[in-house]
Amino acid sequence: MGEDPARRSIGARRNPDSAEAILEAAEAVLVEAGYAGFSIEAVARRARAGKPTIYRWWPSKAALLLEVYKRQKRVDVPDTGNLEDDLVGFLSNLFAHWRDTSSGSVFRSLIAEAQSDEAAAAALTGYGDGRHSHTAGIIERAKARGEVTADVDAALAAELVASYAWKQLLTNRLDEPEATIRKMIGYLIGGIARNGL
Amino acid sequence: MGEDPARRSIGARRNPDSAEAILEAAEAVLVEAGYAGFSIEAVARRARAGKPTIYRWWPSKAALLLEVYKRQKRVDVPDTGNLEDDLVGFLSNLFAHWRDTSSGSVFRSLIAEAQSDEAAAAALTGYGDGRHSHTAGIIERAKARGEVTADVDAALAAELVASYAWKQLLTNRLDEPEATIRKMIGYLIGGIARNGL
Amino acid sequence: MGEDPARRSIGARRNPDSAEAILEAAEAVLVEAGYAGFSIEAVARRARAGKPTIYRWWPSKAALLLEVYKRQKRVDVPDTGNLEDDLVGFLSNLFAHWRDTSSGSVFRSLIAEAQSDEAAAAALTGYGDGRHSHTAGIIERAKARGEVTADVDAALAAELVASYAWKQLLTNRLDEPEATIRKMIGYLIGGIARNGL
Amino acid sequence: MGEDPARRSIGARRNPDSAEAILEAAEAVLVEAGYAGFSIEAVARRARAGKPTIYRWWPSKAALLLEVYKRQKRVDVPDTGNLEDDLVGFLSNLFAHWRDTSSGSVFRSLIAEAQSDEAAAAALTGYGDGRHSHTAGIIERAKARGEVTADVDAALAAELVASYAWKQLLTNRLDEPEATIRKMIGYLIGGIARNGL
DNA sequence: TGCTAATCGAGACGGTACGTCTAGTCTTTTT
DNA sequence: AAAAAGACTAGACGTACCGTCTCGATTAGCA
Repeated sequence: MGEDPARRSIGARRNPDSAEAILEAAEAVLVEAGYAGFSIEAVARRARAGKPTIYRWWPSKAALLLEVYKRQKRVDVPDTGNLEDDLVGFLSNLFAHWRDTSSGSVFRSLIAEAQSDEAAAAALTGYGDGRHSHTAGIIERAKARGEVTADVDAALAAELVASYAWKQLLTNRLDEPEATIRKMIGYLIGGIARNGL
Repeated sequence: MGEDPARRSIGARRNPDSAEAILEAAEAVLVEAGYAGFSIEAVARRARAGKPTIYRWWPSKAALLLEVYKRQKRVDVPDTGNLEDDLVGFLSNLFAHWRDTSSGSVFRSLIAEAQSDEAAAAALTGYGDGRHSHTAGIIERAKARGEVTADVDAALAAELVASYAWKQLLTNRLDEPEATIRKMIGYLIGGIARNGL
Repeated sequence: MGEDPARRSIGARRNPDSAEAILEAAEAVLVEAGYAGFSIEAVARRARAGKPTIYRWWPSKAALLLEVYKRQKRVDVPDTGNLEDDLVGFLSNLFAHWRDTSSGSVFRSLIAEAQSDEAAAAALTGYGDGRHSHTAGIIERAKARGEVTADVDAALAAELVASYAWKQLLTNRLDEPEATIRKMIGYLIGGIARNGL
Repeated sequence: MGEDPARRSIGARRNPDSAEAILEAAEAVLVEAGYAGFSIEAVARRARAGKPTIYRWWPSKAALLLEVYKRQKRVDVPDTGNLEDDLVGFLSNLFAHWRDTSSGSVFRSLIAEAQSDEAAAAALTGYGDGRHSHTAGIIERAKARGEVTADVDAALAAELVASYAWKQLLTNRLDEPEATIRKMIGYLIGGIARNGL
C-alpha cells in the first residue's frame, strides 16, 4: 500500500510483495470497474507493477482471476443436523458472501472469462469439482443420518444446488428472500410430485 | 454472402440484405472464432458492412447477440403426457440443439457478455423469463393432469431446470448421457429424501 | 495546435490536419528529446493522435523521419560565378541550416535509423542521389564556364563534398570556421600535390 | 564457447573469461542480427552472462561496441612510396576489411549509437582523431618526399578521406570498383580545376 | 585458518515502447 | 434518410529490452 519508494526486485526469485499488490489491485479493479474494466493494464497501473511482472506469474487474465477467487475467504457450510436447514443455510451464506464481498464479481468474471478462454474453462471445471464435492458432503452427512435415500448421487444433487447458485449469480439475483431458497431446496428434497405417485 | 459488387444503400430505409448479411456474419464469426474472436469489427468485415451500419441497428454487441439467438430455430418441447419424459426430452433436445447448432455458442456468448454489459444483462433477464414461462408450461400441464402438487411454484421449478441447463452449457458438459439427465429430473420430481420423511 | 476538442475523422479519407499535427509533433519531439527520445508513442502523445493513425500513413519510424526531413526548407545553393565560392557558400549554408533548424537532428536521426532499418536505408539512398545531382549542378556550371576539366565526374566530386558534410554532421562539428571549409574545398579544387607533379 | 558448467566468479576481481565471452558474443550478435538486434539482453544471453556483469564493465552499449571495434584487427596502411597508391590501397583495404569481417557492422553500429548517446559520440570522436592522425601519416610521408605542398593540412586531408569512407560504409557502398576510388583520390591529390587556373 | 570483499550467473523488478487490434464516433459519397 | 466506406482518437493486447537490484555461490587476499 503506502510503501514509497516502489517495490524492487529481491533477487532472482518472486517478490511476494509484488504478488500481493497485484492480487489486491486485481480485486480492487474488479470491484470498482467491473469485469468490463478489468484489464491487465489497469491492474498493473493500480498495483504500480510492470505488465511483464503480471504476465510472468499469471499467463492469462483467467489465471489471475482464479487466484484472486481462491484467496477469498470461503463461505461457511453449516451443520444443523438437518438437511434442509443445511442447504438453505449454505445457499443463504453463499449469496450473502457473493453479495457483500468482492467474491461475487470475481466469480462472475471468471465464468465469463471461461467462455472465451480455454485455460479458464479448464481451471473453472477443476475448481468447481472440488467445491461441489464439498457441497456434496452436506448430502452425504444427511445420507448417513438416514435422511436421504442411500442410492442418491450426492454429487449430482450438489451440482443441482450449484447450478441454481450460478444462475442467480449470473443474472444478478442474489437477493432472493430465504423463503424462495427454502422452497427451491424443498423441491430438491421432497420433489414436486404428488404423494402416492 | 456472395453478392459482388457490394451492397449499396437502397435509399432512406433499412436494407434488409444488410441486416441479413450482418446477422449471418455474426453467427458465422461466433461459430468459427468463438466469443473471443467475436468483435463488431470482425462481423463488419465478414458481412462487408460498415461498422456504423451495425451500430445503427444494434447498439451493442449484446443486442446483436440476442437477435442472432432469437433467429435460431427453437427447440421442441415434447408433450408425452408424462412429466418426467417431458422434462428429460426437453433437456435432451436442448442440449442436442446447443451442441449441434450455433445456438450453444451464441447463448454462451450472450451470458458472458451480460456479465460486463448492463443492457445485455437486462435483455437476457427479459428473454429468459419468457423462455422459463414456456418451460413452466410443461409443469403446469402436469399439474393439470394431477401429476404435480397444486401448490408447486411452476416458475421456480422451471428455473431450477434452466439453471442446470445453463451450468452444463457454461462448463462444456452438453454431452451428459440421458441417464444422468433422467436422474437429475428424478430428484426434482421425486425428491431425494427417504419415503416417510 | 490549439484546436480543442480533438480532431475527428473527416470521413473516409485522410485528415490533413492529423497528418500535419503528426509531422509537427515528430519534429518537435526530435528537437526536444533527440533521436533517443523519438518514439512513435511520443509522437502520438504529442500530436494527440492514435498510434494506428501514424502507422497507417507511415509504415516505419524511417518513413516518418524522411517525410519530416523533406518538409524542411531547402538550403540555398548560391551562384557566384565562381566554383570555390559556390561550394564554400553551399557548405556554409548547409551547416548553418543544420545547426539552426531541426534539419540537422532530423537528418542525423534518419542516417542512424538507416543503419538498422532496410527501408530507411533505401529511402536515404534514393533521397541522397537526388540531392547530390543537385550539388553536382554547381560543378557542372563550373565545367561550362571552363573552370573545371571536362572529364571530371561531377557526381563523384559532389559525393565527396557531401561526405564531408555528413561526417561533420555525424560528429557534431557543424561549427567549423569558414576558413576550414574553404581550405577543404581548396584541396578538392586545386589538389594537394605540389605544382609540377 | 563450450565451457559447461558455467563460468563462475574467480574472486574479487574481473574474470577475463567472462569479458572475453561477452565481447565475442557482442560481435556474434552484431554479425547475425545486425544493429537492430543488438541488445545487452541478447549479448548476455549469448554469452551466458548476467546483465549486471556487462553493465559493470561497459556502462553503455556504446562502450561495448567501441571495445569490440578496438579488438578488431587493424587494416594495413601500405607504404608504396607513392601517395596515390598509398591512399587507394588504404581505402581498398579498409573497404575490404569492413566488407569481409564484422568490423563494418560494428563501426556502423557505433556511429549510429553515437547519434543518440552522448558518451558514444565522445568516444567516437576521440577514437576517430587517433585513427585520422594515423591516416594523416600517409600524407606526411608524401610531404616529406616532396609529393605534397608543405603548407597542406594533413589532418584535414585525412579527414576528407575518412569522410568518404564513412559515407560509403553508412550507405552500403563498400563494393565500389578500385577505379572509382582512384578517381576520387585523384581529385583530392590533383584537384578538379583545369591546369593554369 | 577464518573473514571480508568483490565478482559471478541468474533472474525478478518497475518501466517504456513496440506494432496490432478493437471500440465507438464521425463525415463524405452514393443511392 | 440511410448505406458503404474508411478515417479518427483512445487505449488494451502480449512481448522485448531497459537499467537496477538482490540473491547465493565462489574465490582471492588480508588478518
